[in-house]
Amino acid sequence: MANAPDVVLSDLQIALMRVLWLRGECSTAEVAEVLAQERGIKHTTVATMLTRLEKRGVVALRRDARQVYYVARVSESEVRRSMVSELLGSLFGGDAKALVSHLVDEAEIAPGDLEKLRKKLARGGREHE
Amino acid sequence: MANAPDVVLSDLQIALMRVLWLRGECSTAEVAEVLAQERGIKHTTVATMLTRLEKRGVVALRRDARQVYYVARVSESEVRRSMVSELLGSLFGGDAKALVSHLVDEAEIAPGDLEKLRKKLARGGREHE
DNA sequence: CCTGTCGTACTACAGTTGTAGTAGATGGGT
DNA sequence: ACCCATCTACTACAACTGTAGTACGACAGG
Repeated sequence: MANAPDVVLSDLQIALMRVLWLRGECSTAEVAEVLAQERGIKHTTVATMLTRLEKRGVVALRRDARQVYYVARVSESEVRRSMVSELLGSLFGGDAKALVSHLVDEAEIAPGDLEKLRKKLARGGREHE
Repeated sequence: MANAPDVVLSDLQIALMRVLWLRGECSTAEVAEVLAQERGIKHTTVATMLTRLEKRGVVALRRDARQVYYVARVSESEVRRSMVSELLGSLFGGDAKALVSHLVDEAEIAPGDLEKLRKKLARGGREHE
């Protein structure tokens, strides 16, 4: 499936997508309302962005009556995958360990979280061995 | 120090910076040569990019004789910090654990690397407790 | 039936990025 | 003293992003 090779989105675009990811199909108005709340963005701006995302194939639209409804065509996971691997490639030489080290060093990971993390890692490790 | 609040760079920009990070001060020609090799980019393009980065304050220039030499003004760590935290904020709800989980799930972290990672985590954990 | 409201579509515009050509300055070799 | 090789600076341009106004079509209420 070569359908989502490079789904790299801007911050704002991700914010739009998150509405669709959380709520599923939404009217423009619905997305616009959230974004207006969150960032004070005008609904015409949101409409424009959604149109462009549709053109890019990132979302799909459905027309019903007068309104347009949008659904995500790429999942959050897919976006995470491409964006993380992009970051990994450009800034960490593709070395995921380096990224985790960074997180630890920068205290992005709180001490209390280390436990859960270890469990998660242990699970992953077991699955692989 | 509010000098590097948002050092978010594109892939190409990072590639340029990496030359400066690795080699220290470089002439345009030196950077251009690397980029030409790596990506077949013309040296005028590199010159343009460097000029813009200088305008943004990301690199500093020094003129000597006819040539311009550039030095990074932001470290790789700083860029990593802002870009990781940007990604974390927009795609992982600021939850670094989620990012690490993602890495494990996507097998970005090879089984063999888990050991080193655990050690690193253990060290981080001890420092905090 | 007429009009206002609602929502979409189209247009606009500045800023950034990637890409590169061209021109102008300068120093080195003959 | 001159010309060529360099190297920089300026200009260009298309695509994408963020931002939003305006115009247009249609439905609902009177």
